[in-house]
Amino acid sequence: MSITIKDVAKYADVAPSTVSRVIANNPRISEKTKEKVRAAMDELGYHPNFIARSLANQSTQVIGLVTPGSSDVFFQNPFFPTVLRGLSEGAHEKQYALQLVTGQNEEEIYNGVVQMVQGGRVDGVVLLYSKVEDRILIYLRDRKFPFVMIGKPFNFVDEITHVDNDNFQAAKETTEYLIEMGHERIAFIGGDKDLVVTVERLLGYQGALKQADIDQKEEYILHQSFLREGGQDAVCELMELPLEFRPTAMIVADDLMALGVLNTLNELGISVPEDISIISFNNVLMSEMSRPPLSSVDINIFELGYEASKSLIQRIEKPDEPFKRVIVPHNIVKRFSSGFIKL
Amino acid sequence: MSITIKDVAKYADVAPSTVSRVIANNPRISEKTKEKVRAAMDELGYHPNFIARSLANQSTQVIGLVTPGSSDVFFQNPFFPTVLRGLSEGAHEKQYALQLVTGQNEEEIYNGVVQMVQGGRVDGVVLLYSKVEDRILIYLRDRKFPFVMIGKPFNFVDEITHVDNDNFQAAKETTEYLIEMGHERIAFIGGDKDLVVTVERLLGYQGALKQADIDQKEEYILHQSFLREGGQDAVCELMELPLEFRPTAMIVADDLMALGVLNTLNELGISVPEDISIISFNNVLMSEMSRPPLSSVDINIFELGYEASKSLIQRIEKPDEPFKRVIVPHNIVKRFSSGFIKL
DNA sequence: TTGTAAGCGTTATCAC
DNA sequence: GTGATAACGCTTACAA
Repeated sequence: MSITIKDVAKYADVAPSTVSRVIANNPRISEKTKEKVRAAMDELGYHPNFIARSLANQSTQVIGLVTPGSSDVFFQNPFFPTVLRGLSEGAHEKQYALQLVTGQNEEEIYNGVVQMVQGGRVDGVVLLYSKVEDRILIYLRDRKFPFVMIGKPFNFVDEITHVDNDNFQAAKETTEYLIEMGHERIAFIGGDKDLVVTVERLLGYQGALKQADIDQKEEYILHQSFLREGGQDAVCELMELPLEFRPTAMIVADDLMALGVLNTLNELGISVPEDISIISFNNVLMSEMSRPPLSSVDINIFELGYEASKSLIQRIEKPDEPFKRVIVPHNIVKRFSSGFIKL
Repeated sequence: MSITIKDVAKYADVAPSTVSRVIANNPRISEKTKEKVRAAMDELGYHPNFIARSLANQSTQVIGLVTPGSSDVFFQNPFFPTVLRGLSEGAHEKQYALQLVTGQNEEEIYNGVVQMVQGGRVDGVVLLYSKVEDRILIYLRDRKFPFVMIGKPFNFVDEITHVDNDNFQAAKETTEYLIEMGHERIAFIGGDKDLVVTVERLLGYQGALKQADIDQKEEYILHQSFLREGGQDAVCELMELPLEFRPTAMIVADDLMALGVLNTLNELGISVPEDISIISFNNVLMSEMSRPPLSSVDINIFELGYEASKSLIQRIEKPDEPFKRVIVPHNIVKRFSSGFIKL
């Protein structure tokens, strides 16, 4: 149906292989024939067929994107579109396309990955999350299929190229900041316990407390899934504590959750930051727009995606280079939801 | 490298074509050989190579997704992840994969689409937007390449399969609702003027006013890009009007924008809904979480995506069926940002 | 019911 | 420098 390399060859009066070489800009072809062939391609409106090329090359120039099993929740979070933009930009620069694994649950997604990989649909895969035990990761690793991960691998840190923030340090600094503001009763509302990022941040939080000789309280550590309802439940739990044990500050895993927290506190007649300080993670667009504007740790989500694409493409094109770890800087953006403890 | 159909054939002691037929579940193959071949496939861990299959079939089982040129803005909006979920679910049901067109601006995206289409990477395309003049649409139409659009086509409505809300009606009902609440000075803050959805909603708004014999005021109609800053600018402009001309109600194109509006009004010391009623479109997660919770027109974004996938796949698989139009229902969710006009 | 062989549109290895 | 020709892994007439 479409114009093929053969049509161009005939039209330019050369062999198909010559046309192929012109496309690849092979230096052994004379400028003259190059011109001639290019003219023919323009004339006929030729576009190379990626599928045929992929088959011959054993390479597709496509990157597969894997979201966590609970993709509905994940998609809702502003993290997703931003990281996607980063991935897209990184891929585009190197002429790679992005393909999404579809599926409602873990099982479907796992099968989707296997199909993609074994089916030769993609040259590499980006895992947009890091979980504690992950079949997909194990599968990819066992097959030695090129992949990178956004987040810190739970195992084999040195054998998996990954792009991450220093979440331990970020949480530690955040906690220290609150301690400097005079807070000692600091709650930690983390995300899912089997997400590595949660674990890392919890450790950072605990590290800061220990260093400041502040006792840790079990009741201050809560885990909720990354959604606003989570935030609400957590607040209620904390606010049921006797007044003298209630936290004066809270570190929240995610801005969206923090929004829920803010709302719930508002309903309970507790003011932020007067009665309680809030600081969350991600610094998405909305964090500026809440009332009060949220203090939030900016983790450079776009950069995370961008670096992930670049690193994956490097792994695909130079598989023998060593695994690497890219740390994207974070910084605490202080707005109005956090401040000195009231006396 | 990988296990191919030939390996399976040898192992099962049949011809490659037989294996192929077993995969396709061709009824002319005896149950016995089917069993034998399947056993061999399991034994060897065979997975069909999609690329080769695509080349032979001239079909990829991949759907291309096209975002508007200003994809950074588009991605930020919660509309995107939700419609993506819908698309993903619809595609998954029919075993199609999703591929994203990458590119920062209109030009790059256009080129991306051409590459995708001519390169045979996708069997069809979903346009996630509808613009007034759109090169990409014209290109696809001219080539008679299967595509569907989310939104109402500006031209050729009967010759383009599309999935849309009845935006005219939705805006009309919304305006009528405000009129019933006693409002007459109703502002309309729309999105980009070259988006068809904006045009449609504006018409609905105007239709309702006319029907109620309310004079239209130029100053009440504003166009802003779909972002929160837009909302803020718009409010300032409206609030500079002399008190007796200030609108008592506003229809806002998008929840995110409405959030900006809400914030700005708050800063100006204007209360919602006491001083001014606000109602917006999309009903995304956050609309419940604002203070006050936003009244919002739910346009069933997920459904929009889901139906788009399904319709596209139908077009791909049955290209001779007539073009169709799918209207996804909307409904007005009344929360606390809108109410009776104060006396 | 199953096997043979051509073809899908490229690239790459030879020759010349 | 350029042209045949054989892959790449699968599907699908056409034969048997």
